[in-house]
Amino acid sequence: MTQLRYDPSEIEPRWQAIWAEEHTWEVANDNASGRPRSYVLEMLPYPSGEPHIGHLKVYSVGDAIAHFRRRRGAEVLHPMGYDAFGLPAENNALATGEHPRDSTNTSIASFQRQFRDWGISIDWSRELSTADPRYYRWTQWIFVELFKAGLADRREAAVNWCPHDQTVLANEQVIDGRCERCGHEVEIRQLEQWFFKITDYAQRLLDDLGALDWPEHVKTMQRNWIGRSEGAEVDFHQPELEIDYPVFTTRPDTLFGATFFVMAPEHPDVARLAAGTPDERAVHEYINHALTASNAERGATDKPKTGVPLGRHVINPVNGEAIPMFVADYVLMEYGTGAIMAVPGHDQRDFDFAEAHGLEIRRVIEGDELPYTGDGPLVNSGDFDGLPNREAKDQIVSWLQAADRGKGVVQFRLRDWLVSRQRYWGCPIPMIHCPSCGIVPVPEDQLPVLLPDVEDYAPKGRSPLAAAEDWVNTTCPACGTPAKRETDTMDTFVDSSWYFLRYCDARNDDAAWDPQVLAEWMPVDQYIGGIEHAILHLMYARFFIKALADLGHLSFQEPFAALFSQGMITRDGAKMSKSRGNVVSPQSIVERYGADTARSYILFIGPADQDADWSDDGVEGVHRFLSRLWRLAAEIAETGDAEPPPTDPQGADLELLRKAHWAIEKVTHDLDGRFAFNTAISAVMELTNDCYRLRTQVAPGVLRFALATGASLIFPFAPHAGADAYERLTGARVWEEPWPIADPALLERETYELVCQLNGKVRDRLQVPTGLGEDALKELALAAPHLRSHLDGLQVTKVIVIVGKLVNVVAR
RNA sequence: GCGGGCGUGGUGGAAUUGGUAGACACGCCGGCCUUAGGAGCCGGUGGGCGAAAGCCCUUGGGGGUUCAAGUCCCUCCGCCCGCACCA
Repeated sequence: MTQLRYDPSEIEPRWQAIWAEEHTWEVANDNASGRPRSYVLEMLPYPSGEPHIGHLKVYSVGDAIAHFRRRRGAEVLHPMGYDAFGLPAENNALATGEHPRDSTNTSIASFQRQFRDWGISIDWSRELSTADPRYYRWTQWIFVELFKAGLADRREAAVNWCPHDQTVLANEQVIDGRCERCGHEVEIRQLEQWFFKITDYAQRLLDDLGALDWPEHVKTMQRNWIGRSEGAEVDFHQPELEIDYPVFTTRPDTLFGATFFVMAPEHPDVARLAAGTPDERAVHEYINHALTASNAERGATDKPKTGVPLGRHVINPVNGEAIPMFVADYVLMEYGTGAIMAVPGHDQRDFDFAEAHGLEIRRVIEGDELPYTGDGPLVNSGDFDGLPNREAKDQIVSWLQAADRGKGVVQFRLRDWLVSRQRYWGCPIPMIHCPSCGIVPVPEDQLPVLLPDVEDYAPKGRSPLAAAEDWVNTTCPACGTPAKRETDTMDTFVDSSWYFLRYCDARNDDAAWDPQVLAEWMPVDQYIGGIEHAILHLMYARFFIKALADLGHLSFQEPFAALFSQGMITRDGAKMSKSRGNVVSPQSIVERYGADTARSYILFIGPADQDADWSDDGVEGVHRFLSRLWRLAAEIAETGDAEPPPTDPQGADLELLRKAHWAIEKVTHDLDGRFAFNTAISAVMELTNDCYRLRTQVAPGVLRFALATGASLIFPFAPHAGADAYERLTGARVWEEPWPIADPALLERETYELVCQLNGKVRDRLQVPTGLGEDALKELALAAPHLRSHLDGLQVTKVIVIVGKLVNVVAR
């Protein structure tokens, strides 16, 4: 026997060189091939240091899908780029003085090298980096487009401020009151900042989720984040100040149960209201305390409900009652109107506050013990008494509307997207502040506004760009007088909200894209990424597409038709991290076993959408399998025996041919929309095992066919080994071969095992010919020896026959 | 608290439409080959009783529907994720 050793370190670079030299994975926009198009995309990587195991997983999944679709006849766009702006590179610059551009380029080079080492089938001709002026020129163009459309504006608002990173953050980037990036507690500051009006799209972002082929939990997370609630705005009149204070409520049916009124400590009128009342001093003290309390402290829901009286009253519009006003920190300024009507009888929070402060608790809906939040008929509600509360909602809103004291409204939890950052390494906001003209966009022909070099990256609460005086000082494009550039940079989520468009037309220097070209590829047919972007990136990108479509730049409404969300790879049950010391680097696995093993193992470990724990022993198993497949294929190829399989196979020949066709069917089904990579790989393992088991009993042509089929089927997961084994066996390039199709005749068996049950328990198994009908099967089962021995003394009452599966005899 | 997911051998997992539970792989045990094996090939491996044939038990616990339940329903327990004073 020849001494053939599976050596990925020899095989893999050889095939990678061919793919690179021949530009195998590049696709053109002219659609000369006439094939159906498919856009397969993994989320844009942030290049920091080396790729980690999560990158290996996402590209192993994406590449398997891309290869499968190509061989099923599609022209597949599968590009790559880098989300190259961002804080880590800048923080590194602070520590080392190395320019973020240089450290980022080092990281990009490492990512490029490893993606090639992994053999990912990428169209490198469309590669992009968001920090490249040729790219961010168009990011700036989009910003200006949104500005012109009134969808980008600069305004003062209470915003999240990270004292560590010295910058503001979007709501989505604050997790449990802490900065998503550095984990420091976030403060609330009143600042003038740039916003994108994503709230204008709240309803559409919600409505259009329905048609997306996305995991249900991701859609649910977006729905929760958008947070639509229907209710009413009701005006409560304050007689001394003669001001109407609107409140938002989802329960207008409980309006008669409002026994007090609460304002958020941040409400701008609180100080005015308290002025001159005996409570003024207490109110000031309370506000000071509430506003200086940390987020975490204030956000705790289990703490007692604090608050103080404002010394004033408002009038309940439905019954004219004067109810006392309070300031309390359980009311949030950022939701609704910053003030609420409190209905302690039917709201747990208002109930807690009323109990703590000895306030009246009134029942207005019949039902269980108070606080009662269920449904029921109204009581103590004037003319509305007796009405079921759900009906009363509409009627009370109508009454308010007629009386001009309120109206039905819809509230969203979604806030506008805060996009300015007081940091260096980001896309400059292309705006100019002119003393006479105000805010003026940089004209399109002057884009890009290049990011200047600076000496000092240290954040000082204002952008480091402000120090670049030559850059900051400019002239107003409108009036020509001296003016200053905007010094904030954009949130890096802006960069990644449109990169998938640029891939389609990546080398276009005249426009961000040609809408015609985009229409050919977009939307992305299969998007793949981690659950951590369920809200942030996926919501922002959806907003961008809708806004750009409204501006006439796009002809579609959603960026990602289908989404696959891959699970995390853990080790010893915990997320891999340097501090835990449980990191498995993809590079070390690739060096030791080869890329094919690394990729196949990560898909074999379990369902790709679930978290999975890394096991060093498991890698060995997959490596053993690839080695077995390749080795037998290489051995058989060396025999030079190339006779075709027999036309009328029998015995072992038939058995192995059947197994091969079974594997084709299984892998195809598992890949076709099911993403069941683990079971697909196990099917090829079974085929390989049978090749070994039957190799001395089958005709050479049959073994050759079975092995070539295995090589062909494993190719999407282990492209180098698959291509190598296939070429040795057939002389052909596997990626140029169509995906195999199972022969239906070989999927059917002549006999099968009929399970014979008595009262649901398996008592016998019979080999029966395929095609027997119910009556024949019933007879065979009743005659089955082991079943019969259990039938003594029993009366058969019923026989259930499932043709092709089993017979269940029911007897008492 | 609300919403979602999950719970199967010693381990990762399979079971696609209610129809043979445990595919495939790891680990372990045995055999072959070998000067040698951390290589390779072949076989065994859910638990209990049994010499064997075989029988009984088994998908987190309990209950139900059904000829038949890992799968459907109810209930309890445990773990994970998201949201969380959103009026």
